Amino acid sequence: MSREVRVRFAPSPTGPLHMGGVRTALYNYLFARRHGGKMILRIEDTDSQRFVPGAEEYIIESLKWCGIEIDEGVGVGGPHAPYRQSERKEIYLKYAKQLIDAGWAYYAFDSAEELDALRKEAEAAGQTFAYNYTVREKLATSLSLSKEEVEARIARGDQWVVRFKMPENEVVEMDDLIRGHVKVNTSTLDDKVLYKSADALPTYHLANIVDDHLMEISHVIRGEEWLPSLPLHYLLYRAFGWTDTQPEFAHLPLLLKPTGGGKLSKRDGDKMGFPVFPLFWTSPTGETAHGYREDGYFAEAFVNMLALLGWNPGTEQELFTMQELIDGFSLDRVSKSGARFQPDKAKWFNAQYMHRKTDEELATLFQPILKEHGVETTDYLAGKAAGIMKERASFITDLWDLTSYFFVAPTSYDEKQAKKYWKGENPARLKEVREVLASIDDFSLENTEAVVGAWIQEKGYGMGQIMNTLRLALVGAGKGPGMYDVTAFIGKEECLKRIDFLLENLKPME
RNA sequence: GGUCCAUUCGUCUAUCGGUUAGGACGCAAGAUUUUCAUUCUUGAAAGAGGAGUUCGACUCUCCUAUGGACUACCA
Repeated sequence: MSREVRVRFAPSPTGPLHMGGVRTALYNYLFARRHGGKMILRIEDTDSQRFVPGAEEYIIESLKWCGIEIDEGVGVGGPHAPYRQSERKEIYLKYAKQLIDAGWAYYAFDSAEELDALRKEAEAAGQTFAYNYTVREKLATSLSLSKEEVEARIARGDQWVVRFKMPENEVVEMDDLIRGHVKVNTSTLDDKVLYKSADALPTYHLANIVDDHLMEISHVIRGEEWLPSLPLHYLLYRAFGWTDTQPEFAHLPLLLKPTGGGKLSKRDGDKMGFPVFPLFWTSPTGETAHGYREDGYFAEAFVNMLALLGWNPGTEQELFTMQELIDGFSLDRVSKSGARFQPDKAKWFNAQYMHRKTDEELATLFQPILKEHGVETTDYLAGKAAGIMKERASFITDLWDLTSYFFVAPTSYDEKQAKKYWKGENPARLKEVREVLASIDDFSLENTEAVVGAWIQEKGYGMGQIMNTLRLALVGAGKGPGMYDVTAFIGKEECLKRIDFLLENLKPME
């Protein structure tokens, strides 16, 4: 029998959630939903120094925007509450002591300065200082000091930490759902700090294992940066006697800079003009960072793009709804190597979603932008204009430049277009076109096109010359949709007005 | 430096011993077009290198190279 799938996303509230973090959350979510399990959000705020106000709220809002639903955890509660580690601080000391009693850990009284000096000393000698079996009995630890001395130091309030007693020369054999079998010799590892008396808080390693156990986590899906600490985590489960319920592990490949060479960072985004965060962020010190949401990305496109960065279904499908991602997701189709993030591809995904939006959806998204430009119009017209031009847009924010002439008459004219068409016979022809348009009662796209088309043919005029001159009058530039889309949209009266305005205000070229 | 992980077109990737190594982004050319786009068609573009194993390796093993992560009383 396989146990209930329970996965957790456990970010640290030290700043805005990075898109790599969003992907980790997404894969956890997809895995949970795929297997009918639970998705848990745990906040790992055991570093009191690096806590950033607002980060937790940011994380929750980001997940919500992406459509990643939390079944249990911070913000929603659940049977294992609280889910914020700072609110669970009483429980960890007990487990640290349990490890000491079982001989798996010990007290260490070194000060930060002493350790620093030790590291510098080793460095000067061309070596690397490691806190492990070679030194733990020579330093001020409960392994070298007498029981009385240890108790006395603790009683008098000396600062101490609990360190894991990493075995010497033992091979730890581990299994990773993505990477397969991994072996590490414990002699290359060091005695990690598990608990610190200074703030009465555990470090990541202890808190993580204890909470995963208590919360009955079945699968730990996290970033590759955690792979080096997997041996410690295996040993911790063994030390606690929890190996029978130990979760399975899957370490995800990293998200790399577009240029290669390292993890994606905020700096890359600033430099190359793309966001690395899901939402706009303002730090307590006033620093800001771009977000996909505010930069005009659709959450579905963002999620779709992220899902495919490191996972693929083995088919040629590129566009997925969340449900399709859930149905197709599996950890053994996650790739092993890091994936470079490509801003162009993100843009392409967004364009695909843009093209699939209905006029109604576009209207609600476009209206705020229209208002910003002082345009008051109906949802119907906003949606219609956006619908006509959506194929050429990648972002909602592209729409204004693409559709402004539907709402506002041109008052200046594109130089290139004017030079090319506002000369020769064209101004005179435009007057003729004006009369033809003035004579049309049914100004629908189809009728106008039929009447004007027939007239051009009858006169034997050049289609390009006529249409582009008309385009100059109505649009003001050499761009836009089919001419009759514009005439039908703005209507007869406005058409004539714009033609007259051009006739009166722009001297023919030459 | 040490430990671990990785390595198919520029990028994301398919291939789970036998393929003309497929798709997508981007790029180029062409077609369509009243403009700008869209769209469509086509094209260029890849198994890091070296040893093995095998009738046969992109696929398995080893070595080398390269890239990355980790190496805190941070997560």
